[in-house]
Amino acid sequence: MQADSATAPEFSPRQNAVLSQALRLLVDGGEKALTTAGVARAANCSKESLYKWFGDRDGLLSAMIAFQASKVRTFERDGERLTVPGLQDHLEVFAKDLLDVLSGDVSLALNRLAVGQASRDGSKLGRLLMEHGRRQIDRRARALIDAGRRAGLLAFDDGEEAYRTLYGLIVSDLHVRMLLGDHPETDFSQRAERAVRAFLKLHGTAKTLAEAGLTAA
Amino acid sequence: MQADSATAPEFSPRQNAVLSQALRLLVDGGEKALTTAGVARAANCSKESLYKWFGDRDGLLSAMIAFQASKVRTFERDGERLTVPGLQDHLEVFAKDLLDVLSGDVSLALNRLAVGQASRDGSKLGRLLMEHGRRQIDRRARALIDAGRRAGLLAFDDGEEAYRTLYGLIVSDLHVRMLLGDHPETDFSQRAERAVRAFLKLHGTAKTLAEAGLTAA
DNA sequence: CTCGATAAGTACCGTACGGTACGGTTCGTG
DNA sequence: CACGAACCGTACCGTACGGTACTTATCGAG
Repeated sequence: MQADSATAPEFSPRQNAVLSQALRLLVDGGEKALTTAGVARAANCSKESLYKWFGDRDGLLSAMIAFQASKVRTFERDGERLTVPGLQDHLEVFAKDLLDVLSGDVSLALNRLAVGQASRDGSKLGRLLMEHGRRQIDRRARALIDAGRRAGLLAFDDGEEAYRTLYGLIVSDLHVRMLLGDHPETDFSQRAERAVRAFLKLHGTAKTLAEAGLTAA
Repeated sequence: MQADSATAPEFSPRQNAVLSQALRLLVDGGEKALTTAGVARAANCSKESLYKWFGDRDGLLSAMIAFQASKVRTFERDGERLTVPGLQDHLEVFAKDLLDVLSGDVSLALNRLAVGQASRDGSKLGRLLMEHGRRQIDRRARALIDAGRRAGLLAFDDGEEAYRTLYGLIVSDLHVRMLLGDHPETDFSQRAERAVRAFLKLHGTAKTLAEAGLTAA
C-alpha cells in the first residue's frame, strides 16, 4: 500500500510561506477571516498568484491541510525489547502526544474548517484531514500495541478495535468539546496516565497486570 | 422533569414551524444553504418577521438549537432494584441511544454549525449546544452509574470521570469522524455491547464481573 | 364598517467575497 | 543589454447575503 500515488504536494518555499501565513490567518480569525484577499495581503503576494498556484479557494484549503500534515511528522519507535514499564511509558507518551496534537491551535482550526465544509463539498476536506493528519499517529500507536501483543504484554483479537478503545479512553469527548470552543482541563499527563492504566487493565496480560500493579486496583 | 433555570424559550407554534423548516434547510444543505431569504421562502414567512422574532441571524441559530433540544427529551429511568443483567442492559440501551443521537442528521448539522462558528462568536453556539443538547443525556447516564455504585455493582471514585470513560468507550472518535463527513459502521448495537463490556470490566465489582462472565475474558 | 395590529411579499441597500484582468517590477538567462 | 517569465499590487466584475423599508392583505375588537 504505497501511500503517495496521486499526491506529490511538495510546494515551493515561497508557497510554503504563503500557506503558513494562511494557516495563521485561519487560526487567528477562523474561516471567515480566511479570504483570498486576506491571504494575499498577509503573505505579500497577489491573488493572481494564489489562483495560479492553488487553482481556487478549495485548492488553497487542501494545500493548507497537506502543508500542515507535512510538518507533523511523528517518529516511529521500534526495535528495543518491550518491557511492561516500557510499554506503559510509550503508551503514555503517545497519549500525551495525541492530546497535544488534537488540542493544537492549527489542528483545531483545520478541523473546524473541514467540519464546516463537510456538508458542502462531499467531505473532501474531511477525508483529506483524516487521511493526512491521522494516518501517521495512528500507525505509530498501532505499531506500538502490536509490538505489545507480540511481546506477550497485551491481549486482543482485533488490533484496530483495541486501538479505537485506547483512543476513546484517551480522548473521550475532549476533541469535540474543544472543536465547539470549550477549553477544558489542561492536565494532559494525568489524563494520559489514567487512560493508559485503563487500557492495560482491559488488554494487558496477566504478566502486565501484575507488573503494573493493576491486579487489585 | 422541568428543564428549569433561565431559559424559557417556548416559541409560538408558527415560530416552531419556521424553526423546523430552518433545521430542514440546514440538514439538507449545510450552513451555506441557511440564508435568511431561504428560511423565509421555505417557511412562507417574511424576512421582516424573522428579524422581529429572532433578532438577527445568530438569534435564529440559537433558537434552532433551543428548539431542537426541546424536542429531544430523554426519559429518566429509576426506582427498580438494579441487577447485573439489568445494569448491563440499561447501559447498552444508553450507549445505543447516545450513538443514535450523535449520528442523527439534525444533531450532526447543528454540531457542524456550532463548530463552524466556534472561532467567531466566542463559542456561544457551542456552549448552547453542550448545555442544551448534552445535559439531559449526561444526567441520565450519571444517574444510572451512580445507581450502579449504590447497588454495589460498580466501583469508582469520581463519577464524572467514570462517565467520561464510558463515553469514550462508546463513542471513541466516531463523533468527530461523522462531523467530518465520514459514514463509518452502522452496527451501533455491537459497538454498544462491546463498550459496556469494557466499562464493566473496568468499573464492575467482583460480583458484577462474575455474573457478567467477564472474569476470564 | 372601521381601526389597528400582525405579517406576507417584494424591492432595495451596503457590503464583502471569489475570481479575473491589467499595468508595472523584479530577476534569471542568453 | 535585451528578452521573457514570474509575480506584485490594484482595480474591477458579478453575485450573494444580511438587514431594512415599504406596500398590501388578513383578521379580530369595538
